[in-house]
Amino acid sequence: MTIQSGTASALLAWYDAHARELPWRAQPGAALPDPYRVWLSEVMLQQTTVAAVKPYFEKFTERWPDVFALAAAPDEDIMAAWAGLGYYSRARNLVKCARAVAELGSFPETEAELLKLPGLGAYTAAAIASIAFGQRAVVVDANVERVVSRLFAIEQPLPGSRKQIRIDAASITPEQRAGDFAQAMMDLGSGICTTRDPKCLLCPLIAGCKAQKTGDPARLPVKPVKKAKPVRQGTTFWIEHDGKVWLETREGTGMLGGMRSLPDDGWHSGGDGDRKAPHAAKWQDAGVVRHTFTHFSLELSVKRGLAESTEINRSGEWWPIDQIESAGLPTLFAKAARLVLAQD
DNA sequence: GATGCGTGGAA
DNA sequence: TTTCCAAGCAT
Repeated sequence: MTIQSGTASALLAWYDAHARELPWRAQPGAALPDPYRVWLSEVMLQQTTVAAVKPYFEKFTERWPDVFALAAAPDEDIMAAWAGLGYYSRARNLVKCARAVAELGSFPETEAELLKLPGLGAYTAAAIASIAFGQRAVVVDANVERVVSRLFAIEQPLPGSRKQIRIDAASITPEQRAGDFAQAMMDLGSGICTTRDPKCLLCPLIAGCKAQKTGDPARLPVKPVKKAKPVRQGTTFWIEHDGKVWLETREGTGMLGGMRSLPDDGWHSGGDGDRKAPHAAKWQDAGVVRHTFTHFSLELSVKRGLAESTEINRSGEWWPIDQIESAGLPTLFAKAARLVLAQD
């Protein structure tokens, strides 16, 4: 037995005994899982923890049991259901992808065809091809990068080491059970070969791990230093009339694009807002929301005011305040709404 | 290849 | 409290 096939068989044996039970996985020994559920879970799991995904996955699959149901749903319903999960381009692409697949009639089964779908990159295409369709594909996510960096003691920092990581990951990926192998690598990275304080004594791959032999596997992979996040100032406006609040839908594909929100003063990642209200009213301070995004922090002043009529000279809709939870506000604006409503 | 893009939990 | 980050993708 070669070292490479020994790695895969040791990992698969460990997986057979210790695999996490997750809602999108087939039962052990069962047929391959539903591609729709695999796709949906993989998109939700992009840069997102299992714990955060679980309730969203349950909600989506209950409401939209297959790709045709999802493809037929209005954009706004899907965007609202995604609210709070973050990285909203995923939801925008989810809609496009569902409709493309519905048009095709089913999910394509090869990595190359999957890669053409909106929102599917190298990782997700390989994951679906292997997990849902049983094809051999080299699945490389952050867990695999960490495990492989340690197994092979790759000293070059990310992201420059990605080419070598892929070569080494390919060298241990088996022809059979590639999907289980991928999920095993991710379970291993999640529970054993963790970023901090790896549990090497529980690791099924300890015998072949070069970094473990050096005594400090947690040092790998070497990552670049992160930039400091600027702090931006912004203002948002709670405009109330007859038990309803004025909501808008954000344009474009940028920050929070496609999501409902309170009107604001144009703050963005590169600069502060202009503090100008979208509508004439007597404004009252409701407080400040602090929220940290991927690349900047925001101090959002919340102003509240009453509209004298339902006429607002811009695009939007009046939303019943007692149903604000169903509006699908991203967390930033949900925080602002909570701030206002806590005062009543 | 670098940058923009959310969120909530862990340490 | 602050930092770091978790199953990436699009441009």
